[in-house]
Amino acid sequence: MTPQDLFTREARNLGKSARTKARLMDAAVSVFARDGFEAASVNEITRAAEVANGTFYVYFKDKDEIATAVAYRIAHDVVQQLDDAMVGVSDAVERVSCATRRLLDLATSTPQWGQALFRAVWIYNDLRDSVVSYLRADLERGVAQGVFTVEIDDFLISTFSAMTMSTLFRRLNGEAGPDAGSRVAQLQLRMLGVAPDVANRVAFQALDPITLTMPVIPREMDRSKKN
Amino acid sequence: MTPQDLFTREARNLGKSARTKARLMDAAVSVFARDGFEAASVNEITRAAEVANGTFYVYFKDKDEIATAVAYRIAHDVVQQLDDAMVGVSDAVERVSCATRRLLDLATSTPQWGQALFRAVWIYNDLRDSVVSYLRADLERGVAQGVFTVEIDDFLISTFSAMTMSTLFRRLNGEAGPDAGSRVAQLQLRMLGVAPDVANRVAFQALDPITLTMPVIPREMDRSKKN
DNA sequence: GAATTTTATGAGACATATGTCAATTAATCG
DNA sequence: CGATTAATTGACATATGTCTCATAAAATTC
Repeated sequence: MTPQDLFTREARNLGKSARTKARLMDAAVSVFARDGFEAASVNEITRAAEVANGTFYVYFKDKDEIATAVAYRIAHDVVQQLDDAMVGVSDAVERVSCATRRLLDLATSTPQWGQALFRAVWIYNDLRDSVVSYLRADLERGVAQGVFTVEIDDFLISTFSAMTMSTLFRRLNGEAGPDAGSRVAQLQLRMLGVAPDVANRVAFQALDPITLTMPVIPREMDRSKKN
Repeated sequence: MTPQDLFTREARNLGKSARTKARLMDAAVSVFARDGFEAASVNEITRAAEVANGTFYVYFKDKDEIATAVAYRIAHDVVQQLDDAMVGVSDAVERVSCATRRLLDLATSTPQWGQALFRAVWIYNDLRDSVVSYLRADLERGVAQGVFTVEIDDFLISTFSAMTMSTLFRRLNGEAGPDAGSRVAQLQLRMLGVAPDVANRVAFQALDPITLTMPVIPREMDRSKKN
């Protein structure tokens, strides 16, 4: 079990059934990250989980079902983390910049999950909406504070998150360095109407070194007794 | 033969071999557009081309080879078109805005090819470089003219083109309307440091209604005689 | 129009994937 | 322990796909 096997860790004290399911989900994360959703096969997942092919179908109807389960879970955890990391920040410019930078840090610190997150967001539209759910509020706050001079609508939000996501992608591929988060945040702020010098200062200011990890909150994923 | 079957049209007067190859390439374009590179199968392509399965392997080693052939060709044509549509525009702000808007118009006007372009650029990195090759020059021109106030490097260019590409994607999926080109151009110009009112004016100003199409320039794709 | 070369065909060997199920093994409990 | 339930297994039927090759059809040449 590698350090990334977070579902498994979480299920350590649960029933056997829950542990097997967790193994499958961890395996799915790494296979999806490696091969992508499309190319991944159930066989690969069971092989990675060191489980027989048939076992998979005890827990999931098909590839899509496990993909959804994993994807939503990751999204949930990420949103949770970002939210937590941002309590007390009230300035909209800071919040927006912070969110982008933290997301990139988080996804980069556990690349396996970062990859999975990226692919998941790419495939499931509503999942993307959930990951950027906090964004609209912060953007509107900025408009209210008079620091953003754009109209906040779906188009803007999509474009904004595309910038973040493409940076995430390049970061995970080694095409962008550690300052990628600050750089894209800077460009985003400029786009929103923040004065260049302010954008520069805020995007590159040091962040509290909060440790973000994939938290893995135990939830109703057991079926250990009954069912 | 649908109006999109441009390879076939181009090969109309060439040898049988060239025509068959062209049929396969047109079929590949539409299958890739429909199913994506991954999900597409050689069988689907030969079916769409109304050709026996074995015929495929006379012309291409495998799926990847035809994908590459098609992708590079599309990119070449697109770059060509954009270049042509931009002679005489010397203002960097206009050039940058224009290029984005024209690219989106072009890709949207022949969605089949637009889809293929998008997927191709997504898969083949160097192809993306070729599509945005003109971009760096225009951006640097803008810096020289004093209208752009960002550092032009790979990161900026990648982010910039990610904005365009994500818009293209949403446009093809009906998530963005006809003004998407202008809107993203506006955001890009703001990001680059153009004053909001100027960005707004240039991005939304009427474009010469040049008709852009996939031109299909005959090239060394025959093997009709010898070889 | 017969001979020769080029092009196209589709059956089939092989590979890999999915999803089911009867049989086996492991865990639990009185 | 022995019985009962839970969990796992892997062979199997089915499907889809890749690529080869012997042969047929079409085009070209003389």
